[in-house]
Amino acid sequence: MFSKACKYAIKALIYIASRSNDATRISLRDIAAKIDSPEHFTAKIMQVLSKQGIVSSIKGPNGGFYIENDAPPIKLLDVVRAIDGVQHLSGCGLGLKECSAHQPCPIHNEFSEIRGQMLTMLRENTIQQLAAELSAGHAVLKH
Amino acid sequence: MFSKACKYAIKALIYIASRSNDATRISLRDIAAKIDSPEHFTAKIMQVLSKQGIVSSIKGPNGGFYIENDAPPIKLLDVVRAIDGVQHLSGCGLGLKECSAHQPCPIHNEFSEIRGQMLTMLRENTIQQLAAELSAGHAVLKH
DNA sequence: ATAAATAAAGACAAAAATATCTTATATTAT
DNA sequence: ATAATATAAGATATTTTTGTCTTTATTTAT
Repeated sequence: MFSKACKYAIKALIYIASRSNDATRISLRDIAAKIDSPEHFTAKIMQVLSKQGIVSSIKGPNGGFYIENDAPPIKLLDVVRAIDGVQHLSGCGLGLKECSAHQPCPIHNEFSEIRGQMLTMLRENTIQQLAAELSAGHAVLKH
Repeated sequence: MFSKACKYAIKALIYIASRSNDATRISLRDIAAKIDSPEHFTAKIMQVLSKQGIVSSIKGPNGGFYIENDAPPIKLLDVVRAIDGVQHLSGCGLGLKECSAHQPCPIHNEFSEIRGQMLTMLRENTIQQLAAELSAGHAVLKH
């Protein structure tokens, strides 16, 4: 469904959000350990998220990543778009360059419906909400 | 969503089914041209489908691929499973090895719902039905 | 029988995704 | 100031996916 990079991104953000209530900074090492991801690969992903303004970071001792308490809700859609790109969520299910209601691929309608539901889900769920689930012990990020 | 290989597989099968009413054999060259795919890569995919008994083939002059008229309906799910594998449709949305209602990832429920809908769609739609859509001019396989 | 046509199979190449390692830069603490 | 710590950035390696090319095996038509 999503690339590994995107899965790491979502998990990293949920973990950061679950820990940055008091503006603590979360180190890469900690993130990678908690979400069970390759540290340097995760670093690359965090850089993208940081450049896009989805997460904040500070270098140096006691540095790390964090999400402001008053930051606007981060939709899963924002993350997927930042890492996997828009075409991942808009392209034709069978890979046609021009697939539309007017000139549809054979599964156009069926696929559009499911994708619509996926988009709705990605819009309705935010990193902060999911982080709360994690904090409440209702979910886990590894194993 | 699906790999390119899987998209090629679905398109190839739909095209074959749309043409093999009178047990004509469809050549690889023809398939690749009609679905706009790399011929030899498509060949590899067809070999998998052939070994799995999803499509039939004959070598030699006038040889090619075909689907028996009395063949059972081929569900899209059969094709996706054959090419992308089951884990593509059963794995955790965030990549956890063990993700269940008991120990769920943060998007377990939301993701399960959408995947369920996807599975239903893949079970309800068959290559033969989609081929009929193609034959009726209600759908296209390229551009 | 022979040649031609076609899928099957295998070897290889290119591209993309994932992963690792090293160096640079910024920040903090001493 | 200096050393330590952390992200940023860049280079490289590995793996997976996709794509190409060549050879083999099978079937048909002549």
